[in-house]
Amino acid sequence: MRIVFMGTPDFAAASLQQLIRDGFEIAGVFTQPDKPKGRGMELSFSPVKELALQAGLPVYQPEKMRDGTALRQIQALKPDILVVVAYGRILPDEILAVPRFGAVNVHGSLLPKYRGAAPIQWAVLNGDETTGVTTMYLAHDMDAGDIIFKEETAIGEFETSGELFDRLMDMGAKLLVKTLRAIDAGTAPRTPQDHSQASYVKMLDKSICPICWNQTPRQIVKHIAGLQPWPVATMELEGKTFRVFRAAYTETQTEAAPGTVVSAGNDGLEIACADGETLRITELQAPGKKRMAAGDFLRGHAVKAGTVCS
RNA sequence: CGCGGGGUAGAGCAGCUGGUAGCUCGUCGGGCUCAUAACCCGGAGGUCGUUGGUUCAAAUCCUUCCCCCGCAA
Repeated sequence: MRIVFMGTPDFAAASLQQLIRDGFEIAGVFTQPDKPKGRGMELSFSPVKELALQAGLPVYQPEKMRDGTALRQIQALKPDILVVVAYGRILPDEILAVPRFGAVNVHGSLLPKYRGAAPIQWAVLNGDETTGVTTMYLAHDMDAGDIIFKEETAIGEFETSGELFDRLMDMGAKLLVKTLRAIDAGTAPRTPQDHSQASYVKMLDKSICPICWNQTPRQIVKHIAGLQPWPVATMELEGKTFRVFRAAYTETQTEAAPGTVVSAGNDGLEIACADGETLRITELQAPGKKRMAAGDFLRGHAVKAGTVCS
């Protein structure tokens, strides 16, 4: 089975890595064009490109999907199937129609829930107990194709999006292999999604970073975990914006209004939340500094109890 | 050359209109206490990221390089 792989970030690279390791025949790899990144704006390759080059696979980086170039490149590779994982481009129907088995995709949620750009992060942000990965056939509408396999997993109480991302990335890669083998063997199931149950999630941006102290400790913990490693939860304290990385539950009750600093010491910054409960911030980052334990920060910057943050 | 912040005792910071370094925590020793993450006394611990320069004298001014961080992508 000749495969053409299309993907860009780490999540996709994990699947490609698995396919290479398991000896699948990969005719070509498509990934997003190189872009300047990071400090200094140096040109960098996508994780998928790095891996493909290392494995000696031909790499294609068409700028546009709809000018015919990509279509011709794919036709020339004569694939039996297209494997698309977080490629970052919407593929025209003509391209999906090229391989005899069509195109399959790995998605980081239990579809039809969380179609769209940031399913893993939203599962954490919403405080879901479980999530998972789904493999499906690519259809015209985004993430709406027929489902092949799903695999579920529990989300840890303090698990960050980044940590969950890593786990789902591996689960997805293994599920992809299972999916391709089943398709090859003609035994792959094909279950249409229940579109009435579909939900969509938008990409994260910095506007949702600020912590709302008028929430329960658990909601805030999930907010902090869900926004890691990017874009990271924030809080305003004494006019400065701090990034918040970790928090712990307390058993304290307080009369103080939400957002009030109840105590500040070596084990962190305890702040009032909704319903008289409190949350202890244990790891943060001040502007211009690197992330550190809240207790470490407080050694150099005294914060008085009663200070109110927003 | 995309913009900006920073590298000072184990940790976090102050000092930076030049005169060989200070604070909080930790650590070690002693004291107090029924007791303590408390309190008191005392000690150890720093080539002030690196290179060169200016100066009688630099952590403090200028310069080289390295590393870290935020924005932007």
